[in-house]
Amino acid sequence: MRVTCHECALRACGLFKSVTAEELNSINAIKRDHLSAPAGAEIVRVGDDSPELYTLYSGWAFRFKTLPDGRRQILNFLLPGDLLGLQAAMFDAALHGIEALTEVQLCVLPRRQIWALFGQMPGLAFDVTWLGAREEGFVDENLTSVGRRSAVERVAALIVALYKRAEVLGLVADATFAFPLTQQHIADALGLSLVHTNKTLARLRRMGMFTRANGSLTLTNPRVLERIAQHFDDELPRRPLI
Amino acid sequence: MRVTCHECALRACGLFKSVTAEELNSINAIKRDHLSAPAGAEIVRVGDDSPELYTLYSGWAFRFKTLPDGRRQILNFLLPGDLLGLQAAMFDAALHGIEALTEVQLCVLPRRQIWALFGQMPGLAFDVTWLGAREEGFVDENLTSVGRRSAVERVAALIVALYKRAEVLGLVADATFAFPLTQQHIADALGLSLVHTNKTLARLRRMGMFTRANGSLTLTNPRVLERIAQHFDDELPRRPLI
DNA sequence: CGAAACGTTGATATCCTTCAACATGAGTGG
DNA sequence: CCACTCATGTTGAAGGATATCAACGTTTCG
Repeated sequence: MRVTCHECALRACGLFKSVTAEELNSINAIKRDHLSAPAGAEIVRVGDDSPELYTLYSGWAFRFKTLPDGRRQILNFLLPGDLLGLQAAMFDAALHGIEALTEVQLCVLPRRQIWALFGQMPGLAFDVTWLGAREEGFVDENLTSVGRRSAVERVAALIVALYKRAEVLGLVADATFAFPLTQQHIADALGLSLVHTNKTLARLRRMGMFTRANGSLTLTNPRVLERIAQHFDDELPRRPLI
Repeated sequence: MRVTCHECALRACGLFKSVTAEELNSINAIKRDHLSAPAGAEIVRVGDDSPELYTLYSGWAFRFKTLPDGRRQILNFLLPGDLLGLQAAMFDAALHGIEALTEVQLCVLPRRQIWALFGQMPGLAFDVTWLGAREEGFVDENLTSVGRRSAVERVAALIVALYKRAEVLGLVADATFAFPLTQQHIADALGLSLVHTNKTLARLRRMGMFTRANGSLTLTNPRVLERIAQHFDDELPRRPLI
């Protein structure tokens, strides 16, 4: 039972720009496989030297780096519609790992053919570049959290950001969405220790910001949570003029 | 005195893939301007809604975000050959600022025409995507520093990284290169306070890792500095080295 | 010369880490 | 059904890395 690009659920969300039928056929022609991996699977291993390009069709994953002594930094989280392995495909070697958070389904796009398609389908080239820029934006956002926000602000910002991304994908109902991260994942994404992450989460929970039940998270006070997160989307930021 | 793309100093460094004469003409045709800005100039302002795409021809710059209360995070540093404003051009609005660190010279590429060129020159599309992925790699690296490395490790990692980038561009002579960052820039890039950044720099200087003189930085012990950058080894002196 | 930007240093405060212990739930085999 | 283990989550206490505060030094430049 092969899923073709024509019936791709992701297109239905309006994630991609509209494409012509011809373009869709081209993509579908090179799509090599539609495979799935269990939670915890290593999708891209650091140092991988013949990486393919993937589209995350369903499930969650994350990109990460590991220091020689084992300290791990999660760079960002990947949700349906995201491109996996763009850097790896560009550099012929992966500089970071990618691991599945949940069971995932992936579309495999042989990268050599992708570059070839750039010539025939400028729109595709644009989309790939766009997705890359968008991902960099997420990393920027997370770097700002880790570098300049307090622990509470970081946790709040992460939850709000993931909530918003899930919302766009139609994964939110009743302010509730599936939240597959363990506290260790949150700690590694935010540059915090596990213990402090736990205490910070407990604090926000006691403040009535959210609740968790069987793998789902519910925002019980989105407005305040967003304010705690210190989001800059609201107003144009300025430096103090002393 | 208009500099054309044919005589571009950057091409000489082998930064770009080789292009055909025809492709070069196309690029040169749309290159709109070659302008310069003084140190401290805001090249891209947050919220800018008609941003152009730039190539940094000479000088240094940096991308940054600012929180509502003025805390600033520097996302990465930009050296000659880097693309400026890719995110902004993609999203029709800048989510971060870009400021000149030194006097800079910029090539202005009207973004609408760039997308149009994607169709005629798939190689250009590839280069743009490649530069985007490379920049994301830098942000990844910095996020790992800020999230999981100690202050000494972070400073060492930053200096080593900038040194290596300068080296590729031929800006290093005798282990020395122009280093236009103030301690405030370093602090904002590494998520540290100004005071602690100062003390950490002093410590590395006392350890004989580098020296500074009139705007230049010299690595006096690259091997050890690099080892510190990866992971601050416990066998190395940790105590204050008065 | 004076002002402003940048750098330096010590003292004190605090946020976060580390250590340690225990709780809870899922899976597994006896 | 129980005992066991392993992953995950929770909580208190103590220590440390970094922040903040305050003062002064140094350079640059009009």
